[in-house]
Parts: sequence; C-alpha cells; structure tokens
Amino acid sequence: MATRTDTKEKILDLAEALMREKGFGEFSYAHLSSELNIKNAAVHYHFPSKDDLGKAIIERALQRFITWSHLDSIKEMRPKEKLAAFMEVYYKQNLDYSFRLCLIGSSAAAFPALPERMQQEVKGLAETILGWLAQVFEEGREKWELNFNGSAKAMASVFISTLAGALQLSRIGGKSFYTTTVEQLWNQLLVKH
Amino acid sequence: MATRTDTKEKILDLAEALMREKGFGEFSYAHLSSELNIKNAAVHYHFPSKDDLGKAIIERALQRFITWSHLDSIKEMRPKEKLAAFMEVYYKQNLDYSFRLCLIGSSAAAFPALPERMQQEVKGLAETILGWLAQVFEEGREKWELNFNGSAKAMASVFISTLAGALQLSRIGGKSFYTTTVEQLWNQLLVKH
DNA sequence: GTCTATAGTACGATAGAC
DNA sequence: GTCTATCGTACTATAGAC
Repeated sequence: MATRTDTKEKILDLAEALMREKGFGEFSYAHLSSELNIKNAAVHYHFPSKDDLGKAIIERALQRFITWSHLDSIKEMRPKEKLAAFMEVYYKQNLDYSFRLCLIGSSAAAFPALPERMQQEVKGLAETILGWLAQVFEEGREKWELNFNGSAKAMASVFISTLAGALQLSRIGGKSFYTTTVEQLWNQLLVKH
Repeated sequence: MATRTDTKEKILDLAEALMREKGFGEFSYAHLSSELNIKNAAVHYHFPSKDDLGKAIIERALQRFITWSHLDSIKEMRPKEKLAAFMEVYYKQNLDYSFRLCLIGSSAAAFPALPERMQQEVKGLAETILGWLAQVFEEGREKWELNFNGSAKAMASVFISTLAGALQLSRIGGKSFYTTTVEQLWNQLLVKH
C-alpha cells in the first residue's frame, strides 16, 4: 500500500513531533507503530536502531533549514526581515502546537543521553543555524537596522539562547511568557543607543 | 548506621544531581541505590513513588533559594551586586559540574512527562525566582545601575530564559558558549542608552 | 515491506522477614 | 530502616514467515 518512502517519512514526521513534545528518550517504537497502524518490526525495518532514527531526524532538519535559508524569498530580505521571518517560523513550528520544543532545545536538554552519532549531527545543526544568525546580525548592524554592542556571534548566541530558553520556560509560564520575553528581546534590538 | 535523615538527604542530593545531569526520566531507583550502597526497596521506603521523590527535590530547592535570598549578605547588596551574585551561584552550581542544568531548565524540558504534583512545585519555584529577579531589575533601574526598556518582569524573563537556554546549549557548544553568551547579556545591561 | 513471536533487559513498585 | 524476592509492565531489538 504505502510506498517505502511514504512510511519512512511518516515515521520521521511522527518521531520528530514526539521528540519535541516529550523528548527523545520518552517515546518508543511502540508509540510510533501504534499511531501509524503498523507493527514495531516495520519501524525497525526502516530504522534498525533508535540511533539511526535519531540521526535521521536531525539530518532532515538540517536539510530543511538549509533549503529554507537558501530560498530566494529569504535571501532577498533585509536583515531585520530575515530575523523576523526566523522568529515567525520558530513561533509557528513550536508554539502553535502544544509547547513543542525546537529540535536544538530538545536535543540540548537530553544531550548526555543521546546516541553519540546523533550528538554529532546536533552539533552540525546548531553551528549552521548559529552561523546563519551571526551573519544576519552582522549585516543588520552594518545597515543600521539592528542595534547591539559586542560581536555578532555573541549576539546571535544570546538570541538563540533566549528563544530556546523562553520556549522551554513557556511550558511552565504559559504562552504569554514566551511572547512577553521575545517581545522584550526584539525591542532591545531596535533601541537606538 | 546512617540516621533516617542522613539517608534521605543523600538520596535527595544524588537524585537532584542525576536529574540535572540526565533528566528526571533518565535515572532510576536502581541508579540511586547502587550508588548509595543500599537496595532499591530502601529508596522506596523514603520516597514511596518517584512522584514523591520529584516533588521533594523541587520543594527543597525552593527552600534553598528562599534561604539564600533572605541572607543578610544578599539583602544588603546593591541591585547590580545581587544580580552578579545570582549569576555566580548559577555558574558554580551548574557549569562547575559537567554541564548540569538548573532545576528549572531540566524541569521545563521534561515538563509534560513530569508527575502533576511535581509540575505544581516547579511552577511555584519558577514564580519565586522570577519575582525576585523582577524586583532586582526594578530596583536596579531606579538606582541607575541597570539599563533596559520595558517592564522589569519582562527583562527578568529575558534574563532567566537566556541563562537557562545558554546553559543547555553549552552542552552542544561547550563552556565557552555559555560564558560568551552571558557576558554579552551582562554587557547589554550596563550599556548607557 | 510488513507481519507474528519472542528474547533479553530495565523499570517502578510491593510483600514480608529481620 | 534495610533487606530478599518478586510481580507486572514497557522497552529495544531480532529471527523467520509471508
């Protein structure tokens, strides 16, 4: 019925959602198979071990980010718009669902328990996103659209730490905690020093 | 041999450390008992269910923070010093060990999987810390020691989100990611607008 | 590519002796 | 307060039929 690719993609979709909702160690092959109406052996066929599954989740997310950041519609934006677009995607992919974390945040929290091959993938993903953000901040300051002192890399680190942290803490403080926090962060970037 | 209180405290100490290193769902009664050279039934004697244990971890942390913030040595400090003292404790209790998370961060990441009674305690702990920080920020701005726009509560939210986020991401990016990020955050608070 | 069946392990929790 | 012993459950993973 379903082609090989269909099932594999569906497994990845669900696994990624569960990882962000509950954590990588908190969902099982049984969760995946029952939800997809297949047997757990079928999941093992596509991803022999959970290590393979975890690595594939992160690999796919990296490709997705690269594709997104290379879209003409994104590349043509001014720095401030790029940052706003990033924040919008971040909000929609996470807070529009019931407090899913971003993959970086979920991975970081569980990092010591993750398979080593998966840890390597996560490092690559984090470096890619941080590099892109640092470039946007650099460009934004040059063009007088964003205001901050210090290095663009450090500012990008504050930015992504705040987003990821606020997203996590919004599980305790509610959605308004996230919006309040991010609005404050954003406003500080627009202040004229 | 060991008094009742001794063992109970030792269990709490170890459980809290494991929760911050690996996550609440990632350690077991077997981990606790083997490390403490007792049997898992002994742990169940002190904390019948893992819910009880989790609740006790957070309760104790709340008392610890209240005690700390009520110390004369802390209360006598100027706002900027208070914030610096908070950051120093945060660094020493977390990054001086091998990337332990703070209890708030660890709890937030695993929140949906935590026992409900534990979730309530976590909310209380987060509110207490956030309230204290907001007061420090308010006072700091009044006395011209800290610079920020917007509400003190929002600034406190950014502050704690950034610390918790940077601590988590430092598991991916190393200790220098944390120090870079927090230094940037700190410098922004001292900038004269 | 998906199934049935199952091995092997780890978990939280409890009963009852000391 | 700690022990031995054990129950019931859930997990990752594999062998072999279809």
